[in-house]
Amino acid sequence: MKLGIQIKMNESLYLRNPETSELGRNIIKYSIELIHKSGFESFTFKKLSEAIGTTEAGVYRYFENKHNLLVYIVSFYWGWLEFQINYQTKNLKDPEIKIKKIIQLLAENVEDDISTGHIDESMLHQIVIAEGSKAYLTKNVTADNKLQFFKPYKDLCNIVGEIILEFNPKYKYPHSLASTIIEMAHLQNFFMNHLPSLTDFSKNKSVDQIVAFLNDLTFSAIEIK
Amino acid sequence: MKLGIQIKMNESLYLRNPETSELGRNIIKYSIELIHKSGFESFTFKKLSEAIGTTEAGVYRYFENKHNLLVYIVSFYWGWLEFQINYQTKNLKDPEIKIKKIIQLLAENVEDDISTGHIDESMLHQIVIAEGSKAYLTKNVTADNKLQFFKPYKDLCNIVGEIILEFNPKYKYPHSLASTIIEMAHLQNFFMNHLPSLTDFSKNKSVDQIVAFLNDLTFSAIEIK
DNA sequence: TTTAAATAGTAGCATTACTATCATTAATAA
DNA sequence: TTATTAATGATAGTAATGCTACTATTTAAA
Repeated sequence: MKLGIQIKMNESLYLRNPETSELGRNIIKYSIELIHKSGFESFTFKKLSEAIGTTEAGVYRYFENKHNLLVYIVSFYWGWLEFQINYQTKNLKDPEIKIKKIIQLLAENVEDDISTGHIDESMLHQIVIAEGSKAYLTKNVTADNKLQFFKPYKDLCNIVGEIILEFNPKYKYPHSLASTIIEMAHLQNFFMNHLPSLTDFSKNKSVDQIVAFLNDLTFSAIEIK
Repeated sequence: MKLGIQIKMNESLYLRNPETSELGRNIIKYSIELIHKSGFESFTFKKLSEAIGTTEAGVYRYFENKHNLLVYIVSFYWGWLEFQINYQTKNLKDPEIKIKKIIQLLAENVEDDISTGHIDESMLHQIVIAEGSKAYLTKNVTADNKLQFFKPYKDLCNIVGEIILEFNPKYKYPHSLASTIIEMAHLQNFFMNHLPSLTDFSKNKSVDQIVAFLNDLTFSAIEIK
């Protein structure tokens, strides 16, 4: 029997659960491919339906619009990452080691996780780096937030914040530092690859440098003086 | 004689310099109003031309597309902010005080600067918080970068990076820290107002808390141990 | 005063972002 | 088995968007 990770998605994100049919799974799979290849702005349900071999109306039966589909795949990523973090820090006691592990998981290039079948996590990671913030940087953020669209992201931020407090219970900004680490793990990666002068990683483009920067930043901030 | 700040804009950003005509200045003025009110996604040249009282074609004579117009106004903001920073840190010797001043200028709510006439810097600041990253988070980032679209942003990042090195010449990540401070000054503001659980500022929504967080983060990282 | 350059306005087209309708197939229950 | 319903497919249509080309008008130089 093949073991698969099951990530429970927010039902308000879709009209019909894409996990329950071949067409639905193809919508997710090809969305990831198309957004990865050409970016979210040029992504349309027309192009998606042509790639799948269905019609535009077919896609609209699953997702109300492309924004909700983006939130879906980004949420999937955060849910998957939380699973990875829980799994990989389960037996760790030392909060320092846990934080280092989390930073590594956040910044590291993801390899495709076969346990999720049709979803290529490596592409998904690239999408979240380049398009992830577009999920919340909209005029609908408050309405979307009420529908719990950002719960997986906030959950992750809370988990990281709590481990920060484990390390230093007096630290005053656990959530802000957590969101800073999470955002910067991705943004410094984007800058390194596209606007390298905004970073200090120009020479060899390795995520290890991002990890080193974030470790330095984090532990300087939270160390007990 | 009225003193006006003159910010030299990259000529590749426009087809016709919007500063040289009434229509051009209105394009900038009403773009800022419309994007501020309804967000960049719902902003169109049609709506803009109607607000101004001209035609769509009239706007297209100044800007190739709405993305370039966004880059224009965001660039203007970074140019204006660099001017403010230079002006307000001119006579300061101590790099610690300079960095604190910069963080304050980055995070602080901007009041409209009458010296730039038709441009409302306060609205502009709000736009850069919510839409600024969309200027570079596109598949065209490399091409746009070749055309120097992000020069004002990179210049600012370099200035901050250099002051960081003044404070601690041994610090290894001056540019990454600078881009982190700049991005987070805005993103923590966005989170504070729209997704407060990602921050520790939920109670009274004051930018002073963001300033305190960023000061703590920055000086922990760069202090000489 | 004519003539050309700059600017404004009109019209149109292809694509996008949807919505609606109806036929067909697959799955399931009576 | 047949009746029922759910999912998909095919087709069409609408309003808005993003843009281009052409025509008319104003302005300024020769």
